[in-house]
Amino acid sequence: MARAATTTDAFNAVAEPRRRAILDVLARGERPVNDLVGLLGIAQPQVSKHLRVLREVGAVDVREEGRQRLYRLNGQALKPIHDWVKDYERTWSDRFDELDIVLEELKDKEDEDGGTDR
Amino acid sequence: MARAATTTDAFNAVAEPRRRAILDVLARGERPVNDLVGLLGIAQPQVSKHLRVLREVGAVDVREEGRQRLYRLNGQALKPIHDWVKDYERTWSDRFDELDIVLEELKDKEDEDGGTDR
DNA sequence: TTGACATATGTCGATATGGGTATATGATGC
DNA sequence: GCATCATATACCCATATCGACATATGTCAA
Repeated sequence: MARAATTTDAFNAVAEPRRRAILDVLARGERPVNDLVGLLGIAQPQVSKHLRVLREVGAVDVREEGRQRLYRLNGQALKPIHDWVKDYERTWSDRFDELDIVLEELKDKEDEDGGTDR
Repeated sequence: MARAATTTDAFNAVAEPRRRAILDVLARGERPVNDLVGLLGIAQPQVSKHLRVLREVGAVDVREEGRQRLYRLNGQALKPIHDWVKDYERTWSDRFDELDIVLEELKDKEDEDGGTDR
């Protein structure tokens, strides 16, 4: 098996920095493809392809208007990423230091009397 | 050019679900490789490879102890992901609905009088 | 209808991936 | 030294990627 398709996940889709850049632009409002080409300095075909990936994972929606296609952010699709990563915030935030100590102690106690595995 | 290496980024490293699973286990404490093999049901060589990727992006640290290598989470490395994605929280959180409306109105106003592009 | 514009799709090439399996390295205990 | 345990690395394969470029589709205007 090879690496998972970029369209598998929001995680995979967003691993590409240019796709994050596209989302960052769209976060400030709906845009036609050509705006993204100009703003980001990426060739039009690649922008279209990146948008396709983002569409497939649900991170953007399209709306047709004349010959343009207006892309709009759908942040919902990024929620799984936020949900996953937010639990790690404690590891770099001082605010959680004391809580960490308490939890460490609890864990050690569990390991002592409960420990079936390991 | 091909897809960016998994070791380029925390974003790329974490796109692989098994690597997230490994981090989730390590989040609860230091573990030797074999624990991960048992807990996650992944073959030992793949676990070692995933750990290598996580090491290269700084998401885990190793400590040698006898014939074991104890891996420990370094959540710091995930901060860029959190920093990026947290700005999108507003798009799905009700708490920001009112703020969104205000900002939308502000943006519309800007577009009306400022609009140089488009 | 023709031509210009906006966007999407196809093809090619180089590359890194992840799983599987085999094997190397390295520490421990006898 | 030798067998064993713990981990890392090497190799093979099938596959999807991204960039570049060419081209198809579709809309508007004259």
